[in-house]
Amino acid sequence: MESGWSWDQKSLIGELIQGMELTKQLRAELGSASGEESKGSLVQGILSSYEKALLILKWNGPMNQLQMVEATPGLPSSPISVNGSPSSDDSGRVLKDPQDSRKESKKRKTQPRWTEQVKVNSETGFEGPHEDGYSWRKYGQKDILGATYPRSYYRCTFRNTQNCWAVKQVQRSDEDPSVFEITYRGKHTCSQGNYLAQTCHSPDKQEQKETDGDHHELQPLQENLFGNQTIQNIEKLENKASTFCFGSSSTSVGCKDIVNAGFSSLAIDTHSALGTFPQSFTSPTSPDKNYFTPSPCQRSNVGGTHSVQNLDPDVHEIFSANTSATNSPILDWDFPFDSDHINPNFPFNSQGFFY
DNA sequence: AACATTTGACCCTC
DNA sequence: GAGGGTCAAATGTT
Repeated sequence: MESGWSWDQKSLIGELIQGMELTKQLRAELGSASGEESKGSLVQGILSSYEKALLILKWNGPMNQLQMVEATPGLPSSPISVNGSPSSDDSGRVLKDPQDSRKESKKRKTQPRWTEQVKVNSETGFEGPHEDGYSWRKYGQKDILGATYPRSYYRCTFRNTQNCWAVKQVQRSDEDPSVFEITYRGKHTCSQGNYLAQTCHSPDKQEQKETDGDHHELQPLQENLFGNQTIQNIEKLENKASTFCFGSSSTSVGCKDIVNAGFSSLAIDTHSALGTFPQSFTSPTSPDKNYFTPSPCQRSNVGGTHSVQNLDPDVHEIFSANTSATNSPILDWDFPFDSDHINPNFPFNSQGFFY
């Protein structure tokens, strides 16, 4: 691997490779089906685009700054606004409100923002992460002009206790109701954020923890990921989906039975797919608590097909984290990650990346 | 009692 | 004034 690649560039490459691999899998599946030639050509086009992107990256070599990564909807990619650079639409605001809370509110708006798109796959169940490992508390909901579904507002549960000002917005996509757009704003400064960063940012560490059967260190996180309400939600769903948790992580009590059953067993039954869920499951009023997503740590193994997409056109510095290993973009924010920390198994030089 | 959600009202920006 | 974001009282849940 060439030296001088920043870790975010490598992550970008990793995401591209991952996307390419997934596309290849799709092509293989399509190839086995009859009458899928046109789709196959589309997939080939996608693959070609991936290859070109990788070639361009390779050709340009290490860059000081990634200027732009335009995520293709539906394709695995993870461009995220980063470096703590605030979105221009939020920058330059003047704090003139006398009330502290309002000040904080505006201060928060100056923080970076990025959007994660989470897809609920009607065919195979849920895809991609939604649960990001943090505890959120809903503080508002608004009907958005031109949007079919309301937007929900969440803040970190530890805002008051730990002065953590991370917030997120969850809105169901009009175009594709199976997609939820989650806009994060602000960085977690709570202990939970620190904990997650420590436990999850190293794929090696994480893998070890998950494979050696010692869940003691992960337990608090897991308990956070699958809250009390989670279990009860499941019960309310009348056994519609008995193998997974819904989680807004709004509580901190575990869902140990399910967790201990192993992440790999958390597959979502097709029964649970959108459209067959009870109303409460697909309710737009609180979409993010009503479907399962793997935890940040899980994602490294699950390899969910989520995309993290910065939709703010004003943010030019975009980085792509290896979300399959690191999960929440929040964690990636000040990810203490350098070349020494890169998983040697990370396939930068595999799958024909460097031809 | 403690915590979460709901929802109308308020504030800010455009 | 419209729309988006947040607050906080009321209400629900555990």
